[in-house]
Amino acid sequence: MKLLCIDGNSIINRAFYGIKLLTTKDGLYTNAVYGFINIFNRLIETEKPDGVAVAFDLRKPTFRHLKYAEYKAGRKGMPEELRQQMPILKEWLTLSGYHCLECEGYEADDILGTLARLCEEKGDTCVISTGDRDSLQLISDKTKVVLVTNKENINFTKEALFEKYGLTPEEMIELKALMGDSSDNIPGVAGVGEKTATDLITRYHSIDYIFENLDSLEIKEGVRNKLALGKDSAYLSRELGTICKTAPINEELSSYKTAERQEGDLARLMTKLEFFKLMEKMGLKPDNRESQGGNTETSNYKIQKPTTFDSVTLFVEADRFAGVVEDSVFELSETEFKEILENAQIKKTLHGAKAIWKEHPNAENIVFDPMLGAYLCNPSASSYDIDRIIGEYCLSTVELDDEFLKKACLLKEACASIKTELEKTNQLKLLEEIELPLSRVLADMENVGFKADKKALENMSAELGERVSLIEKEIFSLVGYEFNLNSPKQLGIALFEKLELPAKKKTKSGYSTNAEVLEELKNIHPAVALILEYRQLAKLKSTYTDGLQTCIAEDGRIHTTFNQTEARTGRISSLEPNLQNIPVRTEEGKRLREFFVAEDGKMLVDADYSQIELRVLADISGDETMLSAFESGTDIHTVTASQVFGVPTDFVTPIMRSRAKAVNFGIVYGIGAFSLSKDIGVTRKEADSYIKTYLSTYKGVADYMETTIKEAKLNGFVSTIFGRRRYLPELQNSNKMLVAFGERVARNAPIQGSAADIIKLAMIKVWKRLKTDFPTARLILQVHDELIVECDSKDAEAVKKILSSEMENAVSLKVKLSADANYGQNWLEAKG
DNA sequence: CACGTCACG
DNA sequence: ACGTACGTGACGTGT
Repeated sequence: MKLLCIDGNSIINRAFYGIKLLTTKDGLYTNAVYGFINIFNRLIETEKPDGVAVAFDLRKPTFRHLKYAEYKAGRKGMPEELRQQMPILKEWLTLSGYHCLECEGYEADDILGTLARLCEEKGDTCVISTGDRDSLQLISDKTKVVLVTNKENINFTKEALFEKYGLTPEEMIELKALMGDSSDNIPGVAGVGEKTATDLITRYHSIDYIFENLDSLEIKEGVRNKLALGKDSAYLSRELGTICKTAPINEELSSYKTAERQEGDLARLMTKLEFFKLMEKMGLKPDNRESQGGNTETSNYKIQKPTTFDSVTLFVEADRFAGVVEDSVFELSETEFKEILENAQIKKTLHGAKAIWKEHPNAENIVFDPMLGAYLCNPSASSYDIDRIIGEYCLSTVELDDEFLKKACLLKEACASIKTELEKTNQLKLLEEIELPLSRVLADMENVGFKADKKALENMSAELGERVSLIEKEIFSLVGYEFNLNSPKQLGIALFEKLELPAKKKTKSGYSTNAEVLEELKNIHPAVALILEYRQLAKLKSTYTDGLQTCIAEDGRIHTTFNQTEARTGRISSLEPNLQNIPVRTEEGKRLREFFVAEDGKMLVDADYSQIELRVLADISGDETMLSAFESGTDIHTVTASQVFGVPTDFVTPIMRSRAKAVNFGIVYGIGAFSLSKDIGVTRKEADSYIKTYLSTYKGVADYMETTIKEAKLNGFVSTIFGRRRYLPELQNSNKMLVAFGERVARNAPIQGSAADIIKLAMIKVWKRLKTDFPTARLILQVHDELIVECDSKDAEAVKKILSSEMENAVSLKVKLSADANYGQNWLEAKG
């Protein structure tokens, strides 16, 4: 048989330090276990062992080191974040059918050594896997060592070892006796390092030989003296460095054969750890029953169609349709499915109602969507697909042979528990009055789409292509050679090695070449400005003029998809293509907006909220100064400038206003003096004084920030004016950086999230109003604080009024909301 | 698939 | 000494 022996401590250590700290929603640390499982699965896949033994250290000083415990004193204890993960890892291994070994008085190494010896004696194959080079001494004809990192496995057989170091496994011990090992506090011989030690052992093979013949060896006097002085230390080091092969463990190797994994418990453990991607790879489905309170009773369903019902959970998968009513489940034809959808008397629950609405615009009375419900329960989850939701929220089991019908029943049960959770967190209203009606609106918007001028895009693509290749040639001639300009790596080499420009910043993988860095180098070398221009044009071409063309459908329109369950703040996002990041900040980019047009005889009406986030801040903080600033109708940045710089509003210069604007933004994002100073180009000290003045002017804001963080730490979440929550496990972390991040999020999420709630409400109102007053007018796009409607040209003026008034009156805050509206033939014009 | 970069609010 | 403002999505490179 083939036995895989793993040094559990060594590998989990590597995983822990190699992967950033991860926590679950409840603040449970998981990074080391996660990394370990990845490494472990990779090993199992390549080695395909019959049995696995994972060895762990016990914390007491070990036998090998007992009498030299002082050498171990320098070794640091395990950090708390890692210690907590050890029992979890052991549980995972056991449930997976593998064997964990620990042995009082012995280290993991010794257990590996013992297993390797046993394999040799019984003629079995042994693979040792660890992150430490220490174990290389255990290599033999029957035993290989796989050195593991977070990225790769390196195989060491006897031959590979000799090739790399020119030494046999036994000689590795002799080597260590001379050179020592600082990480293990093995002293070696003072003054003898890797080079000398390798040379000596290559020539003489053992320290016994060296010390027996010390006087006659051909070595430098200095080395001979050091050796003479370090003789005792060398023998001690050899003893310390020799892995023991007689740990008292079960010697029956067949007992380490892999057992069957315990699917249920393993799935529950991994669900608790939120390892959803890993579970999928391992063929496991999420399951949260135990951690929801141990209720694992079985629910019984009859396969039968009730004659009448006023409420049903519908489930669709691969052309099969099912309904669940109370304790009955039944299959439907597509026609029946449609009939039920369109029957206004029957309340429907559906996962992913938006997609259903897109296909069935006449569907009525959809009252619940577990996808949206689960999103509100925890907007930070990484997916809300049916399996995840069932795994996370379904408390009981269902016994039905038909997997499809069974899933429909499980979904229904999950819905009940999601609804309970929403009631408990006061978010049911948010679902019923905002998210669910909104998904109806979004379905329409996706169906309608935004008309795009394909010809114009083609022309601009061609134009950009020519300009880009001209600039490219110019850059190459300035730099002196050709390379791939789109590669930050190659560009970094060109700028900072070939041209020897001063490198300001570094990224993980090399020099930073972003716009901010290049901007500073613009005046040093003429190529830099050209690179900036190249970047701008190449971006426009690849992402926009080329990218958008491929998204234009048969009807000449671009149909984006709105993701309603992605953003943790409650915003919606837009994808394939993303219509929420169409250029506007540069003249060159703005040209694109002319290509988003109204149909012939129609008009685009565009309205955007003015300073909605700051108005929300004024409302939730209740800050009198800020409220009256908005009340006065004066431009808020000018007012802020006047307060911060202590001058009357009439004396505020454009520079003062723009700095004040940056401060306003910064406050919303959870500002720091460093970033503000970088942003507006003043000293840190100055930036710091702006912030201080700001917070003493807007005392209510300062108070709000403080209480919000306090509450967030106490409750574990923050919420918007409509009660939308965001959980912040970061705040419980021991990593200061992460806590600081959590605090910034705590300050920002209620503001960004409340603004998102408000525009969602406005969308629903606008959609309903247009439906009755101007049925040919269609809402087609939302860009966070902006809405776009396409309507008959003759209705533009009226629609403009509806749009701005519905937006301004969507909610009533302590401060008035203001929305500016305009219309035009294309998006650029319509923005006014 | 991760990273760097850059487009938007 | 380190890193440094919130939230997204798309593209190209390179492992």
